[in-house]
Order: sequence, then structure tokens, then C-alpha cells
Amino acid sequence: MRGVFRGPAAGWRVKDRGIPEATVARLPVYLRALAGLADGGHETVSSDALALAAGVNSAKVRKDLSYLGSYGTRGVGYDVNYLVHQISRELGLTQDWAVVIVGVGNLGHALANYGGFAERGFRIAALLDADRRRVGEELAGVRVRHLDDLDGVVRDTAASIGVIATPAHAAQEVCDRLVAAGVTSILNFAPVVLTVPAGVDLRKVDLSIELQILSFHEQRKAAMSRLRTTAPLADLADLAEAVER
Amino acid sequence: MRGVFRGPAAGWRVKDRGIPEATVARLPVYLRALAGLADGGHETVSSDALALAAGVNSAKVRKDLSYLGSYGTRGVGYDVNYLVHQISRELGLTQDWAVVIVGVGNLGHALANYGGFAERGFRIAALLDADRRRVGEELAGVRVRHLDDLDGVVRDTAASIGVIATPAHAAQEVCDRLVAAGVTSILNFAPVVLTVPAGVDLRKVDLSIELQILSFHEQRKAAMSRLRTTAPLADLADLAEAVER
DNA sequence: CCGAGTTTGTGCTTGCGTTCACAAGGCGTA
DNA sequence: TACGCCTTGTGAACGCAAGCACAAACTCGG
Repeated sequence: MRGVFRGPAAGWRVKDRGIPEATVARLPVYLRALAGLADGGHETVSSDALALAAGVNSAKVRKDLSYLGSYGTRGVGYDVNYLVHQISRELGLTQDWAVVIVGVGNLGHALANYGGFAERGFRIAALLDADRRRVGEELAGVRVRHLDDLDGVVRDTAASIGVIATPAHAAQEVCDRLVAAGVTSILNFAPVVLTVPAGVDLRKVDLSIELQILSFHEQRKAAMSRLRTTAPLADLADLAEAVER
Repeated sequence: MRGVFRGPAAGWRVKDRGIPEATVARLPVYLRALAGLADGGHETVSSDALALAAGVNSAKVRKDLSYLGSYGTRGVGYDVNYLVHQISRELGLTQDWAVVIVGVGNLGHALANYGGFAERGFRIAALLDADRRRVGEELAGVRVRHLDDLDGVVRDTAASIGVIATPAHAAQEVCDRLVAAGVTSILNFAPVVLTVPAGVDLRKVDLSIELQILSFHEQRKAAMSRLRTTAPLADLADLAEAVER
């Protein structure tokens, strides 16, 4: 277990800083909630209040934060500013990250103009597109360059994060070129499964998949309510069985 | 326990149709992979091949598909078209869903023009915006209407899915109005935690959070490689400890 | 009809994440 | 100082998901 130490004689256990992936995914949410609380003038916050603001339960908040260290005070709560600082540091947001966006279509435009990036220390190092007609266009204060400039851009700006906002058919090639140029983290918006070599982190955001998941649940609800109206006396067991289609 | 029934005489077990959430999230990926395979002229596909195309392992594919029923043939694989049909049905994609998009900024534009929607049976029933200056604008063949028309639109089109692409500060109010109008599934792109009443499904897509997660891993990699170059002989335990900062 | 080869469907194990519940610790008041 | 109140930090139980490994079931060739 973490935090359990044995003296030199009995062996050693490195405090394992392997923060669970699920926790990492929630830290940005806490960060945002804390920003709101700080704006609201709160100096400290309890796990309960933070949980409410972040849309999770308080046990999860406490356990998540405990992975960062013991930054709370029993009987009081957490110091808002200090916690913001600790989470930011853990997420690597105390430094600036240069981001390269490939694909300046509708989505690329939306991304380039999205204010949430700069706010968290993500700087758009370059906008690239394979279509020469788009080259030269200026967007969010950055001039669009041709995809062939990728290597140079990555070298010059030390960009380590790449965003793919191209059509699906171009995504894998762009991905390969990003990796070849030295990018080690990729965020993919194209609706395809990409493959990257080990050591490169890949995350995807897929609009269509999200809608399909909603569709699944929506269908389920529809089936349920249809049953409820045609057979209002049916008990839960019957409902469940009937949904079997 | 869901689905456990006892029959009159001996005992009974209704095939438990509670498909795990993790599986539901993968079904759309399989669907896309299958579409590609169908285009490629494949009539059947093994779990191995499908796994490769979907970027998961074959055991997961088989287990996922087994929740839908026994649609495979041992020694052969799965019939591509039949599987597409079954997954579509399970996801509720055999019917059309009317979708209402609120917020016609950069992201709203990107969403409206995103081809992947129509392709899967999601029809844009309306584009709404609170800014009257945007009203009348035509986008992807749909005229932008004012947010106040929401109730009427939802009633007329029987839309059950709403997409929030507004600025953060407006999101909760829009969300409430969607719910009040009768929408029961919401996809939120605004960077805030929304609350909805029970019975309404809410999913969120957050660009900034994805980047922050990448930042976390990127930082980790940077720390590692920095160590590797300054102390090439350090063993793993030492590395791990040093990363403690 | 038989046997070799292939691929599914699934029981079981393992690991991760969530939640509970409470002891430990800090604060304020008398 | 002592006591009551509040909130954290975390051990432990639980539940869901992932992955392994193999029997069952099908095809095909002879």
C-alpha cells in the first residue's frame, strides 16, 4: 500500500506515484471546479463541496486527492489555491505546451478559436493543412502553413502534442508524420482507429460514437416507456423480460 | 440481480440483456470497422480480424458480441452484414433520431457540417442560438432559429437528443430548457459540469480535459527521459523514486 | 464418415475502480 | 486543558471489466 515504509533493515518500498488513470481523468474537472470556487471567494473547500461542484461523490474526491499527497486539513478542508497549484503541477500545467493542429476545416477552426487551450497553458505552435489553398490564411493569430512544414515546425517549436482534425482518410498518414516528426502525444478527432508505436500516447474524441451511445440509452428508455403505457400494471420483472424484444 | 427468474416448475433464467457500459461504448467502433470490411468486400470476419481493425483484442470482441447473442459461426467467424445489422439494431440506429443543436459558434458550425451524423441516422432537426443576429443564417441546409423556439421545435420534430455547443456560462440554462422541452439525452461540449434530473442521459466531450490528460503523460515521459540521459545506469526502482520530484 | 484445422462462446482469474465506514487529527469554545 | 464537532485519509469490501485458456462446434479434404 502506498505510504507504507519499511526501514532499511526490513526492505524498502518506494512510495508508488502511479496515479490511477481514472483519477488523472478527473483532476482537470476538479481544477475547473476549484477555479470557480476561487472566483467565488472561497479560500478553503471540503471534499463534500468540491464533490458537488465536480459532479462526483466525496469519497472519490478524497481518494483522488490523497494520491497527490496529504494536502487537506482535517476538520477544515483543502486550501483552494494550494490545491489548484498541486493539481496543476501534477498535470504538468505549470509549463507551457506547444500544440500542433493538423487540419483547418470546420473542426480545426473551432479548435483554433477555442479559448480553453491558452487558458491552461496550451499554446498553438502551428496550424497545418495539406490543402495549399488554405495556406496563408490567418486563424486565431496563427498563419496556416503547409503540412510539409511539419518537421521544421516541430523542431523549431519543440511541440510534443499533436491534434488531428483531418478527414478520416488522411488521419493515419498525418499521424505517422507527426510521430516521425517527434510528437509523442496525439489527440485524434478523426473517426478512425489509429495505430501508433509504443511510447506515443493517443487519445481520441469521437462525436459520432458519443451520439450512438446516447442512442442506445434513448432506445432503451423508449422501449421502457412504451411498455409502461401499454401495460401500466406490468411489474418490473415483466418489463425487463419484455424488453428482451 | 437482474434477469434472474424462477419458473413455475423448475427454475428459469431469462437471458440477461444488461449489456455492460464498456461494451456499449465499443459497439460503435466495431460498427465502423465492419463498414470498412464490408467495403473491402469481406463477407465474414473473425474476431481476430475485427479486433485488429477496431484496435482491441479478440477476446474482448468475442465477449462483447456474445452479449448481443450467438451470431457467430465457429470455425468461420461472423457474417459482416448480419453483424452490422445486429449492432445497429442494438444501438438503436435502425431508426432516425432527431437532434437539436444549441449554439452556432465555431463548434456548432463544425458539428452541423460533420458528415458522420447523417450517416448514422442522426438528423439535425434544428439549429438554435440565443443570439438573434445569427438567426436566419443557413447552415448545412438548416436555418438557424432562436433559442426561444426550442419548445416548439422539440414538439414538432419529436427530438429526443440535444447537443449543447454554447459557451460555458450559458450551458446549464440551455440544458434546463432542453430538459423542460422534453429532451432526454444530452451531449455537452461546454466545459462545465451540468446537472440533469434522473431519467435524462448526459454525456460530455471536453477538449481541454483531453489535452490535460495528455499533458500529464507527456510530463511523465519528459521526466523519465531526462533521467535516462543524466543517469543512464539508474535501475527502474531508482528511476521511479527520482520521479517523485 | 472421420480427423485435422479453425474459430466461437464462456467459465475463471486477476486487476482496477468505487464505495463504505471509521479512526485519526485538527479546530473552537468553555 | 478538556471536550465536542467537523473533515480528512485510508483500510477493506465489493463490483465491473479485462484477459486467459479451453471445450464446443463448425468446415473442409480425403
